[in-house]
Parts: sequence; C-alpha cells; structure tokens
Amino acid sequence: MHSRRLVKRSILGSRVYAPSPTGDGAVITGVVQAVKQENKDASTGPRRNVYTVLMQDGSLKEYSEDEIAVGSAQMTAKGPLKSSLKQSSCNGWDHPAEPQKVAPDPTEDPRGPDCKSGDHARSVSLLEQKRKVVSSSIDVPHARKSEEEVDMDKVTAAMVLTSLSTSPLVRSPPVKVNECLNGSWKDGAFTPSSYSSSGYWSWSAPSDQSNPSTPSPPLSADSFKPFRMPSVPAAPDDVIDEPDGSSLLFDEPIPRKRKNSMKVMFKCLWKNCGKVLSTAAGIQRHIRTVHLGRNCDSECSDGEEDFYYTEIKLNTDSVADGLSSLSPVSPSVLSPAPPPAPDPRHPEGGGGGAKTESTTPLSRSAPSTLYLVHTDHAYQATTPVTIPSSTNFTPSNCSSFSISWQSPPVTFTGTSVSPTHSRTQSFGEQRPQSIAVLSSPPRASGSLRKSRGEGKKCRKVYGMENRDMWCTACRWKKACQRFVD
DNA sequence: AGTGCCGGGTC
DNA sequence: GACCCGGCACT
Repeated sequence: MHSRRLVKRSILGSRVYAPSPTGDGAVITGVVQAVKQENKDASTGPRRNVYTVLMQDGSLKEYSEDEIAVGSAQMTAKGPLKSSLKQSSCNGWDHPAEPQKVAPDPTEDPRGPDCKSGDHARSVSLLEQKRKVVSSSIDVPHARKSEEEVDMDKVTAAMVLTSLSTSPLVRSPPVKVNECLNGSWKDGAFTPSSYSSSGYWSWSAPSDQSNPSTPSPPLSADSFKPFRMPSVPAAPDDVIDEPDGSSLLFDEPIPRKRKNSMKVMFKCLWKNCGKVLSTAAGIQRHIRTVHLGRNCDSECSDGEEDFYYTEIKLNTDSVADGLSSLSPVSPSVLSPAPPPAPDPRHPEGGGGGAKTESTTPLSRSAPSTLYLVHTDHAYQATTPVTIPSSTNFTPSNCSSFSISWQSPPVTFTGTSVSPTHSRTQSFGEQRPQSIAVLSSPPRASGSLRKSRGEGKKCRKVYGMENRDMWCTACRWKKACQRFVD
C-alpha cells in the first residue's frame, strides 16, 4: 500500500544491472530512463514492463524487467527487477503502517494501493516527463563508479528530504517553503555516509508529508520550478504527494558536500518497537498510525506521538570539521525546530508510557547542533539561548570546540597581547594561560605589576599568627620590604 | 586555594 | 603618612 510512490521512485532513474549488449555475458549498469508496459491490456497474463535503460556508454537499451536487476548498495536484494520492484514497492519501505495519511493529499486514495496498475503506468509516464525535464536541465550522472556511490546519492537525497520533511514549514505555502529550504539547505547537516550504514531509512516520511519540492541545495527556487511545474498542474495534491523528491532522489546531482556529522534519528519508544526513523514526521506518523491507531493525518494529531519517540543523535563524523561545519548546520536543524503546530499540548503526556522526561517534544525540535554553536560562543555570549532541557548533547561535541579553540593563541605570535585583546579573546580559563604562553611581558603593557617575588615573605616566614612580626609593607599588603628579592 | 601586592580608600 | 582592604595576578 502507498507503495505506489515507491515504485515510481524505484524505477526511473534507478541504476540497474543489465546484460551487456555485446552478449559476452558481462553485466553493465545503466539508469532507467523510461518504462513501458507490454501486454498492457492483458487482464489475464502478467504485464511486463520494458525498461529503457541508459547504458554507461550513453546508449539506450530496452530490457524487460526480467533481464535487469536493480542496483543498490544493498545488493543483497539484487535480483530481477521485477521482483525487486515488487518488493520495494509493495512492502519495501520501512513504514509498515501508515495509510493514506502519509501526506495530506487526497489524491492518494483514489489511486488506490495497488502497486501495478494503469495508474501506475500513467504516473510513471509522468515521472518520465519530469525526468526529461530534469535531465535536460541537470547533468544526470549516467555512470558512476560504484554502487556505493550511487547509494550515497540516494542517501544524501534522502537526508535532504528528511531534514526538510521535519520542517514545520510543510504546512506553509510552497513558495515560502522553498525559500526556507533553500536557505537551510546550504547549511545542510547530513552526512550520508554514516547514515547509510545505520540502515534504517524512512523513505516514505520525506515523501509524504514534507513538501515534495524539497529542493536540492544547489537549486535556486527558480531552477527548481521545472521539477514541479511540469507535472500535473491540475493536481496539486500530486505535487504534494508526488514524491518529486523521488525523482530528485536519483536525478539530481546531489551535492556531496557534507556539512555536518551530526545525525538525528528518531526512535520509537513504544515498548518492543524501537523503530528508528530518520525524520520526526516519520516517527510521528509511525507512532500515530501504528501505536496510537489513528488514521488521520498529522493535521488531526494532538501531538501525543511526541511522547513516544525520542531523538537519537549520531555523531558520525570527526569533529575535525570544526566550527565552520558545525555552525552552519544549526540553522538548518533549527528550521524544523519551531514546530508551529505540535507544541502546546498535553503536558502530562498521553499514555504515560513515555518515560523520557517528555523531552521528546523538545528534542524533536531541539537542534542538538544548536547546542554546539552555543557552546561555542558561550564564552562570550551571555545571550540566553533557549536551549530546551534536552538531552542529547553529546560530550564529543564539546571536544570539538575545545579543539578549535586551542589554536587561537597561535595567532598571538608576534603581537603583544594587549589586555583588551586578551579580553575579547577571553577563553575563560584559557585566557591567562595563553598569555603566559606568549611569555611576552605579561603585564608590561598595562600596569607595571612586577612579577611576584620568589623569596620568602613575612607572611610566609612568620605566618598569620605572627603578623606583628611582619614588616609594615607586608602588613599593609604591600611589597615586602624585609625579604626583598 | 593560597599568596603577593597594586591601587585606592579612610582616618 | 599610617593603615586597611578589594581585587587582580600568579603559583
């Protein structure tokens, strides 16, 4: 069910393996460009799909679904396209239960759950059209080095979609969404690499509720238009439902640049569940539909789901990226944060099942990375940052900052450290040390405070009890005159 | 935390 | 000027 979209997603633009046209038995890879159906009317016999595959050498070949196999990183599933597709389309997505509510799109229902139908063919053709548009405007990677890489892109795209799907902006006008998304994208915070390994993807999540448009980062709002416009203008729902993202998933040259190593996954806390999804929306839907048994879409949610999932943060990358990579991240992560809708509700928590100090609602919005930034600037920023009492602030992140901040002293070399300078640079504890390291006349610039005397002083010699025996200077807390250095 | 002592206040 | 002390710098 609802897998139809998945099908579409799986076919066009997908990398497949096909027998080499040379007939030498070799297997080559190609990208599905189009799908046709044979035996379409045969109500009896099985329909056969014929896939037009763009081969590595740029040629187009047609293969029946029996001849080619879907290529993916999880090639364990490598096999006839037919079966692969069936699998992925009908039950492949890890969203077990989530009826039509996936997306607030009415059109979803009419098309029905059947995975292979005339409608399917139609939508495929639509996709094909889209794809053409895409291909014309974007350099579709025809040949890639490895399946891993291909998968990478998928994952990357998924992450993008995921991040976007978590955005509350979903409910706002598309245009706005785009803008925001574009903005946040730059700060994209996903590291596909690590994610792919973690495995559990909620593909449906991004596709359904999030704005399908989920532009790829490099695309401006304008350049993005072609993707959604050409497709059925009459069916706005389709725009929403239609996982444009799906086509984008494969067609767009998704930038590999990873900005952040922090991944946020969402884990279902329902006992014996433990489902982990990559998007808050996904996990919410999962909880809503699977555990809470609600069939309505997110609109009618009272937000109870929030109590049944928690945020898991994965620090997938080294901290080496430093602030440059971290700070930009926060915005994007932030964007989804202020969930306009699902906030003010049931303080006591619905079923009482959720143990986690109800940090979940926050954590959902809580851009953990935000903390990083804050931590970063904490030294100078008294600015109160509304940091939800959350949770997932991993220490490792802190370390990254300490690292990045240890270098600054180096910059001092050559220049005398004026007090003010050190002030502005003030690293709290580190300040004095950095100055000391410079060994330059520490207090030279400012007061002429002479270095502390090495010898014994009255205080030390006589002790506090014999203060009477101190020299007057010592008594007056002045420079000792008796044991002058 | 302990110590040295500067800078400033009070009488 | 004698005395005291807050507070910074340093150990």
